[in-house]
Amino acid sequence: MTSDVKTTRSEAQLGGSALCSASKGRALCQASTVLAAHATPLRTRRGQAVALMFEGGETAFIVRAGVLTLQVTMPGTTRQVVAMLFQGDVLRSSFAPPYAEGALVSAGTGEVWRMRWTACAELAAGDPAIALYFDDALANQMARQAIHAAALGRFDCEQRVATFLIELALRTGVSTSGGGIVFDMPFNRTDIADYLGLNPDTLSRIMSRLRTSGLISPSERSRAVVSDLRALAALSPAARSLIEIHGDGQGDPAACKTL
Amino acid sequence: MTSDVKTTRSEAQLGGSALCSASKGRALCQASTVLAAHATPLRTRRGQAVALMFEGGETAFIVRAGVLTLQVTMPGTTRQVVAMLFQGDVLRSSFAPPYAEGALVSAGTGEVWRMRWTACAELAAGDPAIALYFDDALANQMARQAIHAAALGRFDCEQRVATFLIELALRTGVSTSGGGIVFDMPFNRTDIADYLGLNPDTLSRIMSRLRTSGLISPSERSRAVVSDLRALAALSPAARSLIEIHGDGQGDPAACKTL
DNA sequence: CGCATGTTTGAGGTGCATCAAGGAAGGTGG
DNA sequence: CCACCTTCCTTGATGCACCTCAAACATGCG
Repeated sequence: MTSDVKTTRSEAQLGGSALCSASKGRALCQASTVLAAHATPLRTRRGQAVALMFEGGETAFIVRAGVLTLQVTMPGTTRQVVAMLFQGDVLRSSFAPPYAEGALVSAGTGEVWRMRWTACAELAAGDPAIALYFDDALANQMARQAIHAAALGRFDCEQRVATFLIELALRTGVSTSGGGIVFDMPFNRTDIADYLGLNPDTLSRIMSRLRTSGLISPSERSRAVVSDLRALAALSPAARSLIEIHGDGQGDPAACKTL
Repeated sequence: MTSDVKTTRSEAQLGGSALCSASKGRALCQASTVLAAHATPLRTRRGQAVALMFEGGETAFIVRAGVLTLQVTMPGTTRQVVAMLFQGDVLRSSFAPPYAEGALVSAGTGEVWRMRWTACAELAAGDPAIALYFDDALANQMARQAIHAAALGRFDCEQRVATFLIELALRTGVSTSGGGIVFDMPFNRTDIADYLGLNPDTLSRIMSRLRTSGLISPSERSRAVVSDLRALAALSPAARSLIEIHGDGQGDPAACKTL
């Protein structure tokens, strides 16, 4: 069983989709067979919105693959992408504030498990491994929310962009032969800007600047290449935190070795 | 039992310290006697930092009275107050991101229950009421984090200040005879600025503007008076969300009646 | 009183948003 | 195959919201 897990994990890495931290990954594995039996798997595509409420009740979602975003639009303002959700992350309907046009949107292709919240709570009550999985997933998400808040409140635009690129690179990147990191970019310019609290035009300018200074490589649409992670990390005050949270020694080895 | 809870709640209101939502309040009441037996109560004072780690292990905190803040300082940046924690809120050490100088600081006088996280998890595993309490507290906090992110990312400075004042007024305010709302202001100018991602000077200017336009009243230090909540709510895109989350029909009646 | 701490307010600078024009990539129909 | 459209990205010019700095003003305390 344990060796099974390890195999799965390294396969996932080779495939370019890093799993969560070791402890989290293990808890998820124990929990996943039980959860799978009670959840409805949903396949999602780029831009697809997943209804937060299901059958009129509180609903729980578990991200299985891909990247999803939780977005919120307060009346009279533009959209804010509140969080990026990766594999293993958990979302309850009530995480979206009321009267705020909350939406769960798939960034690229992905898979989500959906179940009633009450069913989720019962499973957690009956199985400590599941409860632990949920608790740890939420703690991890809370810490990421804290980083995001610090970025929105205190980082200048370049720092924000660097932070975002590092986050995606650590989570979904694979190292290239040239020492860089490649990853799918499931967001368009506007999505990123809404995540970072920036203007799309400003974002574009910063990306150009990073490109000319060689930190990222010009790349085809929907694919990004970080050519100098170390230099990028030097730009982001949150770099060490992100490496600890996302990389955690489990991500692509090159990504961590570089630093 | 139910009437007991009600009595306690209205007493707390008269005392100026609103409890959480009805369901949360009830779950907390059932859970509190059990939790109390396993937690160490800490009395905190203005500006006091509470160590996030206790005996070297993951720790859980439950806010019993007062307001606390979770703050984060990423290397090379200024402090960001990531969240305000009110009565009933729950915090785990791991909610603070690593390498970010996380700190739990009491804003005014308060009380916190502290216990080992493992003990907390065991109690939740053994008692569905406690598990429900934790789950709901965290869901509520997540929703507030979403609002905070939207404010930091998308509100202009006046909207942020209005949002902050409404949040505190709904949580800790008592209505005055003049139709206003009074509440303790346990934060100084810098604290508020760091919560809202603003410059203290800018904040001061906005407060002056709100004062001259009559939305808030000049008041002695460490006490604030919102004289026109409706007008303040009109300034904040998050007003309705906050009323639903914080006021919830349970706060000061005047506060909700006004809207 | 004199000092420490915190707030207000003015003058000036800047980082980012806004607006607008142009370009690249992909899709569609002739 | 090319013209044409749509969508998305880039980049320049300009202005404003907010930051920064500094001086004056309160407030509390030994």
